[in-house]
Amino acid sequence: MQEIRLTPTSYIVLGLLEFAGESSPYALKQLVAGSVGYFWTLQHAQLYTEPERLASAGYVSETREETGRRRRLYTITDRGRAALEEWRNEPTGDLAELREPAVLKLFFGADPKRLAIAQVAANRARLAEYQAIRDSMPAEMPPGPRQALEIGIRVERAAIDFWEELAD
Amino acid sequence: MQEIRLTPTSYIVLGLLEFAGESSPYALKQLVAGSVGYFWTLQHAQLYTEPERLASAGYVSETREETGRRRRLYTITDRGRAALEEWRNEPTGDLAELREPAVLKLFFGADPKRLAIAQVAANRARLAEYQAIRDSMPAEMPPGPRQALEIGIRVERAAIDFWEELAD
DNA sequence: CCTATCATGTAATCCGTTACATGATTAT
DNA sequence: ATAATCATGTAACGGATTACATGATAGG
Repeated sequence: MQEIRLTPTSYIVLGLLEFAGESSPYALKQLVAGSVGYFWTLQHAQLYTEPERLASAGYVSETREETGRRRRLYTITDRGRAALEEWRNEPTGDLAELREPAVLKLFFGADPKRLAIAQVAANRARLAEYQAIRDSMPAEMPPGPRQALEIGIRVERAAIDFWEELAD
Repeated sequence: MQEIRLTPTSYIVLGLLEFAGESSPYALKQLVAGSVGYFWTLQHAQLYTEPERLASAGYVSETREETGRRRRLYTITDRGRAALEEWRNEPTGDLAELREPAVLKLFFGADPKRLAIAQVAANRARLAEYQAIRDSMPAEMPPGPRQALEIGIRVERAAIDFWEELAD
């Protein structure tokens, strides 16, 4: 049994396995794309390596299909559930950094107008996506995803305001 | 002469070297802390390895102090200046992802109230820092840093609004 | 003087990205 | 049938973080 460090990627995998039950890496890929993916994407390769890593430390268990492609299938274990629960219950004061490429350029003297035009377009497109997702969310969905979406929308709006003003 | 890929880290180093002239890694560390650091921090070790990497591809040149500690000193070259300029002139439609740890927890079902309390506090503290930096910025400063700060402030406000509402 | 803290750097590890590959399905 | 795309994985690489270390300087 290995000791591993749990990263955000780990919790995404654990969270999805808890929600969806036994899943293959490819199924996880689909799940990410349709959920957390709107604010936290993962490379598909990570959805093969990360469950493997989690399995090596007992947070998930692995079986293989007997027939056909013999896909690997992962299930969250009690240990995994406990780790997820602990993480979830620990409120964090951590803050992500902005790390916006366009802001870096702005900082180092890029032409604000040209930048702003591209950024307004990109942010508007993303805002539209978010709103589309929100409007198509089934009502019986748990509240977390909707709330996460909501802060995304707020931040997008703030960004659009900023870049629009900058363009003048 | 190596071929290397230029990352955001590379442009931060190049941008600071252009601004400040010949600098040691430690001086770069101080520069980052007092400038871009408010929205994009770097590990101090990167300020030793990254200039090295840039030197291997001719974007910066390296000398050493003759006396005392024999620190390494880096200067941006014409090639470096050109790369920086090209990057700066290329408007980007790239958007950073939110990747906020607290939002991930929210997404996966953490208690919104408890999370919100911690997040409001953290975001308020950061907002205060931003405002302090802004208010102490010398007037003759180039506009980029001030504008970058401004979007940071907007985003913080949006986040605070969101978490405050969530706490009710 | 002694001890924190600042200054300066190197080395190892590891996660995440990129590249490579090939087996199934679907569409035309 | 054949091409295109989806599904499924492995391997290599590299940048970023973490850990380790030691020399200078300042405060008590």
